[in-house]
Amino acid sequence: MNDVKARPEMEWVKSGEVRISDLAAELGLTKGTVSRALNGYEDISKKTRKRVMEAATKRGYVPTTQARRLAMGLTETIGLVLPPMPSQPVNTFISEFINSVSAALHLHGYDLLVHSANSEESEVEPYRRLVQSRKVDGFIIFRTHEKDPRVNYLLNEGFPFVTHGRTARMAEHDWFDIDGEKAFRDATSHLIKLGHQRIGFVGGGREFFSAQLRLKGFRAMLEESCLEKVPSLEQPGDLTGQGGEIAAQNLLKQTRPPTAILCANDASALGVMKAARKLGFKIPEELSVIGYDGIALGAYIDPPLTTLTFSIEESGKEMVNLLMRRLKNPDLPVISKLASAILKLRGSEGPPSSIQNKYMENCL
Amino acid sequence: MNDVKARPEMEWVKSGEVRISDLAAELGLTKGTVSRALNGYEDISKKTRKRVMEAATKRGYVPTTQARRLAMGLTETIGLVLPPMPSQPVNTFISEFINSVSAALHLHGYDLLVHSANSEESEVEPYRRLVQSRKVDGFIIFRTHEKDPRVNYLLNEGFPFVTHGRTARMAEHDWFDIDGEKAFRDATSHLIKLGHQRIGFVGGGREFFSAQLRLKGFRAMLEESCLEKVPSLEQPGDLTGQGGEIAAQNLLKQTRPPTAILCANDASALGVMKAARKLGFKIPEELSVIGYDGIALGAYIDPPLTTLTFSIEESGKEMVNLLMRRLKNPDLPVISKLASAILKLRGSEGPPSSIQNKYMENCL
DNA sequence: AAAAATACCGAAACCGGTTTCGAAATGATT
DNA sequence: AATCATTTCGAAACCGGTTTCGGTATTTTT
Repeated sequence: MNDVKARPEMEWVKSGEVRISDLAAELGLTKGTVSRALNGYEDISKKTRKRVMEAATKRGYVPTTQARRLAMGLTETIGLVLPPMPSQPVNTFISEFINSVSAALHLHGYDLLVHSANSEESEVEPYRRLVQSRKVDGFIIFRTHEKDPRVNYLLNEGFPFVTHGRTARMAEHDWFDIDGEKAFRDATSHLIKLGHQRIGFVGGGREFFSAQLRLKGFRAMLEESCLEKVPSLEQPGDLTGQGGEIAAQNLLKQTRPPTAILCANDASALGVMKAARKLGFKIPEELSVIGYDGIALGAYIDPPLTTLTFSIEESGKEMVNLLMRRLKNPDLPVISKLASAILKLRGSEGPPSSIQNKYMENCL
Repeated sequence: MNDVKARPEMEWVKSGEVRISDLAAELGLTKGTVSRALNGYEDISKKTRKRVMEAATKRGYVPTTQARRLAMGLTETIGLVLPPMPSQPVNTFISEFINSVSAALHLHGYDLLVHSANSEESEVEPYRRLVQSRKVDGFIIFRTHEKDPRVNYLLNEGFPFVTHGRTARMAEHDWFDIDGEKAFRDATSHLIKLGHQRIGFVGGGREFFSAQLRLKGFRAMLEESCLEKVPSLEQPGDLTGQGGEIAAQNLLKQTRPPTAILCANDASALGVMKAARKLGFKIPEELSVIGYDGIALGAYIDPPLTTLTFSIEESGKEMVNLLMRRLKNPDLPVISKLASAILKLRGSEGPPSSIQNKYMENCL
């Protein structure tokens, strides 16, 4: 932007040439003194500090990160291990998440080390390696399982981390999560108020804790509304488009198919819509569909996908905050933060074509 | 997997406790000797090497990365700076790309440092910081512009990097790219063979070199097929869904609207389809649409989006290979690699409803 | 058996910073 | 003016490795 004006004198200085010892020699000081002057120690006179600072900027001195980190015994780096990618990723969550985490870390002077998981080895192996080689000070973990080996390993090591999502041991570690239970209560409630009585549910893998909570919210709202729980209307899925297709077929080929389907994520919702089209169900007239994730593309399909959405940017920020707090003081009590998703109505849901029973405000 | 069997004796050793000096003391050697033994120097007897190796594995010694890197004067880290995210990201390219790059780097013992760009500062600022603080040994750059300030900066600094995409200075740096020109020649040819005579084009920003090449391929095939070049059928875009919508409106509201639209990426193709639906054009009967990127989501919409696709995994691998070669020997001549995209027919294109003129195999 | 070559390892410098400790110089106190 | 407290900086250890150099101990050569 106005970058050029901001640093007029800088010319094109080849960087990375001047060391702290060069500065020291040039100023007739020791490198210890220069270091303290630069780092704001109190035992440096104003005069010398000024001299040092000016020389540093003039010569374009920037401390070598590796050396500083070695001396200070920290890496100022946070690790993030990507889960094995599905062959057909439909979700932009990861890149947005990385972006926001990286930006938030940067504000604290931390770097983000992104590591990919080799699907042939154990899930914790990348974490083990990063811990042992001391490449990172902490981890950001997402897509947690209820019983998560990564969490077990890190808790055992006493190594700092924050999860996006809860686990069976959530009382022992910091976590951030979206209140998927409430989200699905809301979405279910919305469908019920529209008049739906038979609502299908396409879940995620049982291993993901979040998927279970979403199912829980769905069931809770059914019960609260005195709607019968029909086991055949709850279909497992794998959070992919294909999984959604299969689940939808199972739902829609039933004698009494549901008039609405709630999906554990947008990818499976797209699969559901595809299967519904094939089977001749008009959306939303004959079938309402609601997803979860708020992917941007959902707005461009026909009809636009109604979905539960949340701020990925906020997620990243909050998780970094939790982790920084933990790094500063490892002995602080465990804390957590629960954010909420909001139902973004876009058009893939509506009242059922024939309202079988009238909506009951209060159970009886 | 069979992880447990693979390391039976390891128990739960707290890692990160034993240093090279501990090992040395335990063995009655100096740390220099231990270091050389571990690193395969020839001047260590077989006997002591064995002793050292065994003690190292038994005690679970893993060298501290920071120290090793400082001593060896390298970071073994590659930087990747994320471009400022559009508010509505539709593409999973980035996460897949990060994943493949990270995996490929890992094979070479390198780490991936992911940095986010602050949109308020100059585009090169993150690069400058990473270079000056010596946090990385090289960069992977993607979404190149024709005149790319990042490329200019790094070339000036003599700092190693590889780009995904060509630039005006491509003769001076290693690059990997998809042959977008050929891809769009192919796609255009496909449409022409289907009988289309009026083909619209929705481009990307002029700043992206790749978008220009795609346009070039489109034009070349029109000319080759003796089809008139109609300026009003070439609409600029910004590679977003919204940009696609606007461009499509401009195209379809014309007196003689095109019977097919070629889009510089899938996101704008989705925007085009949305606009087309609004204006009452049936796809593919009244309007063919083809995108570029091969996003998985395209398979789930109605009709499924025909698109040009390529292997992101291959891209990542190839780029890492180029970069590793460069790091090993900075003075090698510049090389590049061009991969091709393939047209994945999914159903959003077909013959025009009324064939205005018969298809001419050879001009005139 | 003496000399030369080789194998093997210790000592120490080095990478580029940070931080502790103590001493000299300065200023304040009585 | 002598004493004590402060300010300010130098010296040196340290972080945890790598690598060069030189010196024994051992082997090979003559």
